[in-house]
Amino acid sequence: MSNLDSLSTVFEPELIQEMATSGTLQYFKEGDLIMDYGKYIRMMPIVLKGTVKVYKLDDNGNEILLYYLSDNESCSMAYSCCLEARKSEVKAIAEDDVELLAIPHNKLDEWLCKFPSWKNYVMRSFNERFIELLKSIESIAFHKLDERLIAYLKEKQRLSGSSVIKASHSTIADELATSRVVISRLLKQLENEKKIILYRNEIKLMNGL
Amino acid sequence: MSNLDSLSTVFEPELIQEMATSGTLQYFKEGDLIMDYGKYIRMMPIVLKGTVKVYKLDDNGNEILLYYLSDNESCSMAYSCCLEARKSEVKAIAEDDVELLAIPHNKLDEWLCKFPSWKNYVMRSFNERFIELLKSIESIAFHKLDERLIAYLKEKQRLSGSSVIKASHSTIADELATSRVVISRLLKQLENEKKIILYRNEIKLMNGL
DNA sequence: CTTAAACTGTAACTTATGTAACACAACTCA
DNA sequence: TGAGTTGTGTTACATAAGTTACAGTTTAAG
Repeated sequence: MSNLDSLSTVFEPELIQEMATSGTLQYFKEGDLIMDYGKYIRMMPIVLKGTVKVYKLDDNGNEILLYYLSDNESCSMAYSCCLEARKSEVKAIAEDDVELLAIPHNKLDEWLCKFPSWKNYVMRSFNERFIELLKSIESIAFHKLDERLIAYLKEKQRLSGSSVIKASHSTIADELATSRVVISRLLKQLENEKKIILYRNEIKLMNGL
Repeated sequence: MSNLDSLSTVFEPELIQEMATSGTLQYFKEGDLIMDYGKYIRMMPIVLKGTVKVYKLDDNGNEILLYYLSDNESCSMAYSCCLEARKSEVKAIAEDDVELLAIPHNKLDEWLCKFPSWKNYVMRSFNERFIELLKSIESIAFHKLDERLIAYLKEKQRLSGSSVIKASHSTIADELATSRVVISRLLKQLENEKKIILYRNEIKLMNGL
């Protein structure tokens, strides 16, 4: 399982060995639904390649993007759901082609005491997710949409490594929980300020952004 | 340490014994600052009596209320901060008189493998905090201020057990991260709808709310 | 090629929220 | 008692964001 090489910086060899035998590699294509609201979670996923988008739904059917998971990251909400066999509060979608390692729930507990690196990893994951959620709250509560939009574009740039963002205005609107018209308006404004250039399904970020 | 009685429903006797010897009881008065931004966290607190308000600060000095901690609850962010000796991202204030048990950071790890009830408690705490944060996000992202205000009042009612909320308009405004005028306006509206009655520093919730 | 669907631009309008200013009442404390 | 502080009510206005509507363009599908 050479795919697990990237984990060797995080975990000790014996744990990686165990992961290889008890974990399952799963592959998803861009846009695939990895996890949905209300489903029971029996595995904890570790993202090996690609990027996963994690969403939250509210009672009225509104969705908002919570955060992204990428290399060697993992969703701690999955973890705690697993342990208590609870249903998922979130939805996960493959942003691009994704490879992930699914750890069966019974191992989570076992490894916690057996492998210090696992315990540290789990705790660090919890913390990272907390910080991401706090960032979300900060962003939504204190920043206006134009700032949030810029932050969103930059984050996309960081994750994809490209200055050309491939997305329609309406998908962006969905992820920021607003309407298409508003996004179009703000994007046009950014274009007028020479910070971006708009194409169909593509946004090119300029240096000034 | 009879104060720890309430924990007996959660933890096994041996663990409570250990808590009694290695933990420290701390007392705070209404309004006291329990934890501040940027401070190092060396203890993990378990709330025995009273209610603790947990806030988040952003770069521009804005604050927002994240959630409340009450009986037997604990702040998982403190936990993960402890383990990595990181600085606090949040501020905690005593909503009323508070008694809490502070667990030294070196025990957290030790107990994790030693006491299953401790591990379960920690995991459940993580999960509860996640859910609270998700609720915050949902509230801020999808609900208008009037709905959030009503939810806020009801939460206060639930925590205090009283239909009379003691708070000034400006403290409410602070906790919902808005301005006093806006809160006064909305409260007056609720009063006109006969859902509440306003007094100085007091709001009486009616049944219709 | 034709038709439908998806994407984008833009205008006109509504509403929620933020802000500034001021009056007055109620407390508090010297 | 009187001065200062804090809390509340209210007006008037500015702005961000949501909504509806529609036109034009590009892409996809048959």
